[in-house]
Amino acid sequence: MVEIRLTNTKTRGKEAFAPIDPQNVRLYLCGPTVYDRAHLGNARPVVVIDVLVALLRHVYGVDHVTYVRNFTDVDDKINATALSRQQAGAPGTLEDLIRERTQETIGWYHADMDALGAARPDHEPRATDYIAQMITMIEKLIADGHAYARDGHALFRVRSYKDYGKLSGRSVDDMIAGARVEVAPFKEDPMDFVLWKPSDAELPGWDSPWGRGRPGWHIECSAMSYELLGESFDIHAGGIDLQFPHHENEIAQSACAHPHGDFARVWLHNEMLQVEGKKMAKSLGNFFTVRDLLDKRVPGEVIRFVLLSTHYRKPMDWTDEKARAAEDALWEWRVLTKGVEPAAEPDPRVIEALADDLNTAGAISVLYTLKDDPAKLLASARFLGLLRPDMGAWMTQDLAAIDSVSVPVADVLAGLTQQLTDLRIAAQESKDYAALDALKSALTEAGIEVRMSKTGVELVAGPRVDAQKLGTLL
RNA sequence: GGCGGGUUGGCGGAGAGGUUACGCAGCGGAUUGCAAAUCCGUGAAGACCGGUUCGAUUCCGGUACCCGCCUCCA
Repeated sequence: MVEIRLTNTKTRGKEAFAPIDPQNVRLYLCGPTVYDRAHLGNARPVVVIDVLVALLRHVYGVDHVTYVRNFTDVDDKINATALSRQQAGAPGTLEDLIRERTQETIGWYHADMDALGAARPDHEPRATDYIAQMITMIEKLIADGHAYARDGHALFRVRSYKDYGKLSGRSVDDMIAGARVEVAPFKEDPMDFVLWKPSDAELPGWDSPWGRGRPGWHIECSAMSYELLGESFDIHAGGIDLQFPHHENEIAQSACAHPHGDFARVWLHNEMLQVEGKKMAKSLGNFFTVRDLLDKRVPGEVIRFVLLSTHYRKPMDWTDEKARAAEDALWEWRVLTKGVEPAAEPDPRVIEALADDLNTAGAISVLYTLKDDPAKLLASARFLGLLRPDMGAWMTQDLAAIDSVSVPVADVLAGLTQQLTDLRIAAQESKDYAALDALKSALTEAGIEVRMSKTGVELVAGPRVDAQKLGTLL
């Protein structure tokens, strides 16, 4: 069996992965807070974990992996939208309206992640469907002295969990000294965090032993992972920015509520994304969503390729240049594997690279060496979620535009090939190559690759065909 | 201030204590009316300063610079 090695943030080292139950390998990925379209940074863990899940299914069996990714659908930005809709006269309770708003956002999220070729998880729990379980967990924490109720709030008592700060390498005292902590009169200790907070009439809320209110951030992941994966599971993943406080707080809650469990054994954290060497931020004007890219006709497959071309634990820089290079490689491989049946198994080097702490960049580099074996190339690329039959529509998009002048694409290229052949024969007799060269460079200009050999002329569409320019040559 | 990540050839980007990464671009050749494509060949690196070692780009320490988290942002 392939030995998978993963870098575990908890132990700060690369370790051999040994599932608790090989019949049911369990993984939890922190999903999005569904207040808006997913940005490119949101897509990185999704695509990376998609590959990990494929690897786990390959090693342990398709039916022996459980992948959970949540939707956090309680959030102040969502609340604000719901409230403004209600004030604008929308019917229904606030709880109905946030449900509506988040339903819409989840639809976008699904469409965008689908476009990147990421498989849907086995479970996609929504926080608002697990309010009761969160309340149960909080009650237990209070009963056991790990949390306390105060002024309509429930708070986690950070000092009652001795390992608090271990995951992120912080100490409670240092953090308080850093003074970047919200001071609140109802907190026993400034580091204590909110498990439950009160809602007024303008906020969605649920009945609880502490009054009408809503859960704090963090508790939803603890409650949902417990419900779906149990008190001990294998892998918990997310962006490195979640390491603190989100994951630290999850660990504290879960460890105290279920002291016999291990919670997550392996913690995987992906590094952040940059754009052209800078942090992606609205203030820098370089912020964009996955949908923005798709709308700019950057194929989902190209986005996926770029996201996988940097190791997940390194900062990933999105550049237009990388997208172009990815497009060229994918185009070439798709041409090469057209009509080819994939080999039964991917190249073992691809599996090896992935098994070594998910070295997706290394795996992609193996693909470059498989040009002589298209069947193997296809099987290997598909293992990474590339060259899938359902993701190749982008290749015909540009050519399809020519059909607007009512000429089928194939006929366009056939006609031009004939034209070029005739010109060539004439030129070879007259030794006047001017007209031939003119057509040739016009074709090249339009993104068509012109191949001329002794046996004849062949026109091959490239990744950046300019349909308009080509249209003028008809 | 505390914690963490990064720095590889013109560009992107991996692995490995000593042996070619790989891709793009470049250069030389074959081929071509000229190109393109293809094929063959080829130069080019490891931020800086020390240490360990027979030998380090790879391990250790320090410096510089970049980035992230500590602010419900993956």
